[in-house]
Amino acid sequence: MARTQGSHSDITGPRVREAALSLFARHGYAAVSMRQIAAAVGVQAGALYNYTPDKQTLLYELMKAHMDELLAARAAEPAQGDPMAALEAFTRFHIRFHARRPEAVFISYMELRNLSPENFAVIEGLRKTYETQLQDILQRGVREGSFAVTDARIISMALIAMLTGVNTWFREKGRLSLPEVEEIYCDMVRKAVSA
Amino acid sequence: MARTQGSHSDITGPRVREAALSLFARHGYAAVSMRQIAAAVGVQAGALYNYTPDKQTLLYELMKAHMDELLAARAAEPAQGDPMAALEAFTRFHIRFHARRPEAVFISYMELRNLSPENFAVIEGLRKTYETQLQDILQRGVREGSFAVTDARIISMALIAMLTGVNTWFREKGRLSLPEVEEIYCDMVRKAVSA
DNA sequence: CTTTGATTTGAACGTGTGTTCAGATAAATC
DNA sequence: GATTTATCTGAACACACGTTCAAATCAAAG
Repeated sequence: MARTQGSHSDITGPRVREAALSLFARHGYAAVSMRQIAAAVGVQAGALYNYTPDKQTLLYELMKAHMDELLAARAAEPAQGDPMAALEAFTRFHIRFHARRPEAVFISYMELRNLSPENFAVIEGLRKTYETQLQDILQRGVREGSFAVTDARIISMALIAMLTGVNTWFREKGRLSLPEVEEIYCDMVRKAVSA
Repeated sequence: MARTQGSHSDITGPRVREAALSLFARHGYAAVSMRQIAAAVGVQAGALYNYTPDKQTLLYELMKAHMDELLAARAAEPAQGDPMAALEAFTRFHIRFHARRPEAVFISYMELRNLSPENFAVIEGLRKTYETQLQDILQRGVREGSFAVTDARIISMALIAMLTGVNTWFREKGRLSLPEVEEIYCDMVRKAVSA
């Protein structure tokens, strides 16, 4: 039994996923071939099949890992009593988490249509779980009288679209730092839900 | 000189564009073959080349037509003196225009990366032209003291992301009518730029 | 140093790709 | 009804696709 620890697999496996993530993000799932991914890793196309049963599963597992990370990171955040504090915490968390992994974020909502129906259902379920958390904050704020929100479901979709939109223009070494961006968006979110 | 008017071309041409629009929107540019488009039109693949020099140009012209329509429709809207009235008019226009052509909207920002560099530059320029109109409204509002906006550029991106996000969930025969949706978003936009 | 088995190669499989083009088809003009 | 010509077919081109697999490679275990 040779090579049970520190084998090439421990190196190549992650590199395959990194290459796929980067190439899928840049050119799109359908436009990237297994041979291109293999070339980026420095390996022949056949070798990829030691790390994924097929191209579809490779895409799915990238998206699944991203959503799991998102939900785990969110669950690790300290809970806030005050709805407004919770809303601000959600806003900052969302911007920060998404700004740090633009490729995974991009893939996770651009490539939804390239998932098989079963895989799509799983990812969509995780996405819904996340979005519901914002919706719950809004509903609690309405119940407690601190938010003036007519339709929590719509407003939560609007806010998430606005927040995720940061990724279309934010660059690590751009004019604004991440904390500055968070501040601007927190202001807007707070005003949008206030009376 | 036969068939100069009312020829098959007048029928087939639009049908090719419609089929391409629909298929690109549903499956993505890279995942749709010329043979699939031809089949949707009820024609052989070779016949498509009477209507487009190649697949890339077909995509480009769909996006170009959409952006031209957008700018023309926007230009046809009555100008508003008051910045807040202008902002509300922009909001309603954006939601209404985009909700009516979900496929073209979807393509026009999902398939940007599949444009050749030259074609991309053109579409990106048109997009910028449109976005600048919102930015100008915000800046005017700041100058005149009616908006409390620290960074008009960022806020305009945030608002456009929020408004375009309507297309991810809005359905013609859903719970909310378009005017109701406009109202909800107008409220939020107004509050977001107010002190 | 030999054995062992995980890892990779390189070629092959069948299928599909965008595009071209000679020839068939058919509708409007004369 | 003959002519003209825009339109379409159907086959072909060269190439790329995802995937498979026997054979080669190579690092660790004995």
